[in-house]
Amino acid sequence: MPRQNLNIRQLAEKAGVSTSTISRVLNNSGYVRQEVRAHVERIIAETGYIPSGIAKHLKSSRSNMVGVIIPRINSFASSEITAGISTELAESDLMTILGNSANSPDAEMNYIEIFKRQRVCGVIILATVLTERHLEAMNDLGVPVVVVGQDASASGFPSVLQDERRAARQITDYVLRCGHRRVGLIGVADWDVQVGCERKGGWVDALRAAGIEPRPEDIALGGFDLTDGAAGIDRIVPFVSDTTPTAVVAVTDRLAIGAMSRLLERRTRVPDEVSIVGVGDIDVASVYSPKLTTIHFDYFGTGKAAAEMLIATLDGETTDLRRVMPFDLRIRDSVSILD
Amino acid sequence: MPRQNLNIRQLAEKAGVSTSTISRVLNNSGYVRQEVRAHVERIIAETGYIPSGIAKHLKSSRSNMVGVIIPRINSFASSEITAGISTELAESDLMTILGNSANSPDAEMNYIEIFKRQRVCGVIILATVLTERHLEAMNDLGVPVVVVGQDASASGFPSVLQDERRAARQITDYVLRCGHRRVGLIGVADWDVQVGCERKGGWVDALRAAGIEPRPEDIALGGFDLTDGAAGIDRIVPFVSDTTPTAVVAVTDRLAIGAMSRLLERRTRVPDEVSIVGVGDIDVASVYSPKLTTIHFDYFGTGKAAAEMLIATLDGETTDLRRVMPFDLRIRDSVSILD
DNA sequence: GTGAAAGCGCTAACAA
DNA sequence: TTGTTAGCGCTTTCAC
Repeated sequence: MPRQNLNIRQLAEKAGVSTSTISRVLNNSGYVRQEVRAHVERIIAETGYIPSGIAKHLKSSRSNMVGVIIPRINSFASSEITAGISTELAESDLMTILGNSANSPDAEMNYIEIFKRQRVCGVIILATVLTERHLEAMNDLGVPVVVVGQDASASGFPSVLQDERRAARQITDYVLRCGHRRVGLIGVADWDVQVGCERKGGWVDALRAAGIEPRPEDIALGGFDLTDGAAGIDRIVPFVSDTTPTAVVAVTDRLAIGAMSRLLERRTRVPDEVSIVGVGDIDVASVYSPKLTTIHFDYFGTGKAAAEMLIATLDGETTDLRRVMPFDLRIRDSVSILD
Repeated sequence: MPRQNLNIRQLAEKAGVSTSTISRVLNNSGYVRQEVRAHVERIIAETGYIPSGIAKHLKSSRSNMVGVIIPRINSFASSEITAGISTELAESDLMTILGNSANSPDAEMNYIEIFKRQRVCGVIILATVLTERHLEAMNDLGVPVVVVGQDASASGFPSVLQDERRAARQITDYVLRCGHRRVGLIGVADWDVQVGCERKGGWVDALRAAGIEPRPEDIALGGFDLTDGAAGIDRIVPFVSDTTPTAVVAVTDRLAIGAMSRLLERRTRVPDEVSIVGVGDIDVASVYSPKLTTIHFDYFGTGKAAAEMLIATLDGETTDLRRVMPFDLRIRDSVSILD
């Protein structure tokens, strides 16, 4: 029966006690005689009374809502991170409020304001870019903020990051160890600090460490789509010859798959004629044919870590200002051994 | 500067007006002299005042929060649906509160209570199963509920559904039109009404309409993982011969890809030796090799539709009790033409 | 047009 | 141990 939800006063009346006693029973605070507690609990069960969290938080002025800003929830990494965040928050009875920013800085700013209005107790932001305006707004928020995917520790915000540069370096090292000397790069624009700069940087590091100077003509920069991967490979390896790269590092798995898909259309064999690697280990990487050699990131764990850091801050504990997530190399079938 | 957020009373004092006037300016309600409005607005801008939504809703007792229960946000369909929901809700200034149920009915029940406590103004639930307990709790909620993926219209809940049975029937029809007479099924357990029963039902419908009686030995039921797809194909088509199916319908793309991946390992050619189709059109379906012939569902649109129905109900408008989303057949390269 | 005052449902001193 | 009371920050009659 869909009963009218009553309030604490009506309940108190029904139970023949004061509202404070109800409140004490509800929150297990203060002293309540055992019998009274039992009686109140029975009335609560009978009436199906559910207290208003909103009124409670108005009073205590600290809510249990955490705002989470996500650029694009319908992507593998984002959705895993979100799952990690909300799972961890739920453990501490915190609610996840979703802010889908669709990669628009304006929408992000807007959500920061909305979250402030809702008096969230904290915010987790997955940003591809963090401008001065963002940082300022995050400061003005007046509640703890944790950043995922960008390093904002210099501005005082706890950040959890992938070790992008070392990851890219490591997979490039692997390609080099397989005997490839001419290794191309399918990357993304530089304004994306992590994927754009850092992963590209790791590729450069690896090449230089092997005494190879990266060549501009072996680099293709674009967006994040499958088609960008296809366009990239067409640019770097328009045909297979002695003068084109024998291997290509794509900075994301999606780009790598776009590239492999294009090569298949061109009837170029992977890895026999061209080797391809990615970064990220999205779920299809391991079932694509050939199975993609890539870097595995723990996105779910990343989300969990961010939530942990936020909770710690909320509890007044101190946390690291930077947490760098581990990664590992998943060697599969998309790289040929040349030596 | 991270100013202390002041309240409406302090603001009223600063502006030299009453709190009611502030409220009127804030909500564009009632009469306020033009100059006074301008003045108040300036003060608001100067102080960076942001009103507390929580206090507002305590008073008006209608919040702007919508609870969304998702079984597993880190899956392609769920995350697309969630994106659609939150995008549409945001248009109407409604917040999305995420409830990650991890497929556990208990967690779902729990979220219903949490949402009630938070006094959400509505709930959208993506359920794989809807028990009596669910329906009862949804009734007790006292706010509009929209169901996605299951038909709860009989219980009075607006539902938005995929046309699962017709979708499965249509793709099976296509396989039959290509000349296949022996068509297997990789399915999932029956407790999943939509994917388990309906999709399987569509497969049966198509076969019977073609005068073919479905054979139990051509059916493999299991879970939703890639490995279940692999196990399924091993069971139905352990080897290629005249006595095994020439084509297999997998009830999800993920299962289809698991099956194709396994066939590749077995060096069985798709579609030359065995044809495979899926349902869902997840993002990799179109880049897998061979490109997967499947049914395309508009998951983002499904989420949007659910949100629209909820908003309409909230606004006191009437909506359909059932909304069946359209789908279309995406013919690609994973079915061989036999005739 | 504007302000005073009475709550929305709860918590937390303070008294008893 | 329990009840009384005064708010939390806002909206909304109802006077003026």
